[in-house]
Amino acid sequence: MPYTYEHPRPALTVDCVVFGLDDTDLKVLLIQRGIAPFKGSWALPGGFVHVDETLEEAARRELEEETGLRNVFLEQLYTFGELKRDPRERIVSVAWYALVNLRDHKVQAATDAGEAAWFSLDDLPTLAFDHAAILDTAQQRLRGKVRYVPIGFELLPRLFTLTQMQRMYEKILDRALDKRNFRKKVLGMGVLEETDQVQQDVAHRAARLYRFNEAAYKRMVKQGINFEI
Amino acid sequence: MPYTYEHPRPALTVDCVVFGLDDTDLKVLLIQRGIAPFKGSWALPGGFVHVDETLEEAARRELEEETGLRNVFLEQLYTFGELKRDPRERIVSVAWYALVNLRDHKVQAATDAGEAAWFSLDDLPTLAFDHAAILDTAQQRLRGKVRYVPIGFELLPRLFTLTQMQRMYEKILDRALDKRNFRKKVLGMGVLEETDQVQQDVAHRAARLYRFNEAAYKRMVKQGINFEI
DNA sequence: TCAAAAGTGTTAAAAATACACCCATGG
DNA sequence: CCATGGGTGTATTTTTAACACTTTTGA
Repeated sequence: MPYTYEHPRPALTVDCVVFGLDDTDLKVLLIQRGIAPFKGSWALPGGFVHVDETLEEAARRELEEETGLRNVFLEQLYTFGELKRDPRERIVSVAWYALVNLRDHKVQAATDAGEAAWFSLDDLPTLAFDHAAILDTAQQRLRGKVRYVPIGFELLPRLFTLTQMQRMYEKILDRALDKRNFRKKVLGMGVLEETDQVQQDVAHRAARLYRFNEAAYKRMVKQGINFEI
Repeated sequence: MPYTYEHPRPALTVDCVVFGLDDTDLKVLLIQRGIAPFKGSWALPGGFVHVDETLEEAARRELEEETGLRNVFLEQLYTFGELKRDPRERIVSVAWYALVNLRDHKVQAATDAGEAAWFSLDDLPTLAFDHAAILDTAQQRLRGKVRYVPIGFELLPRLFTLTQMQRMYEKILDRALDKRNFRKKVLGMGVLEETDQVQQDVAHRAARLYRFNEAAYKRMVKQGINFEI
């Protein structure tokens, strides 16, 4: 079933940088390649774009096929088009990044990819293709974006403590934040909704749980207010 | 000379949003399409990516072929991949935006495109394909970016007055800025170099000319300082 | 001498930062 | 009763915002 065109065409793929947060670290989801090139190496989940699906559909499909993840926050990152980024042939890849929280989303070992696993960002294996550059771009994007859009809530569970939230910002921005100032600021923004629930099963005073109030945030944005940490 | 692949492939194009600044307005460069579809309509300059050139090379080549522009500031914007964005077939387009100043860069009528012309952003014709959406994305990006990177100097002549610079920011951000505060702020950043030249041929007191000191800016960035208006 | 834009300082309000102790809870 | 993290307030500094008049120049 060959397809013929008048001019040669680059192949088009999508690749996904999936960030996840657990109690200790910011992590990225990688799959171990089952086929050449780079067989056995770790790589970003991704694959070829079908001609009848949008780029986002392709990214979501590959993500589900290779890692079992679905319904995640997903945003386009950048398109990588260097000539030799794939040794087989000319491939242009539209990269995406996703944010998930590690508790809600269990990753199931992939079917056509060898294995999927989370890696801490400061303990990464060597990556296939130009995936190290893609990951680096995604990290910079996340760092930039988290400062003025409340994007990070995607990484937290639905109910979270202020300390969890602070730790998330510290991981992403890679610097320490002052506890009192952080609380003053985020509570002052009016997008956090206090619940009457508290942490369970902790060996110290249980912290209050909050949830992100998206409606309040949308109202704020409409009024031109901006969210900054 | 047909090219055959196992699976059907989307075609890949680049499109460029070229912003220019003159004394009165922020403008965008459009070309009038000489062929169907949308023959006679105005569109962004762009075209197919060759298999042996990078995406940026493709964008620069198309820009020169269709508008005569070269050596401009160019950055990737976003990749548009909706299914029906082109009525002919599935085409994915990597969009770029460029910044030029209208005095230095004379636009010559294109060869294979009908005609190239500058349009004020608030007086645009109907655009072909999804180019209105692309332009809109570019405008938002410019607005966001100009606030924390000294990107706007690409729009100004090499030597410029503070009033010209202020007007540029006002056009991009679409709001008035206070003259005294603006000057205090931009001079305080230490990236403007005062020259001993002044405006020529003006019917009032001539303003001092400044130039952007890129070396000083790079030094600042290395030290982690950020540029904000 | 007039029109047009250049140039310049101060004050008040708001936001960011630095900083340390008591509290509640489970083990 | 103690270890652990939860929770809170104030003073200082820095940044932002508001605001109006004098100067220079060419026509």
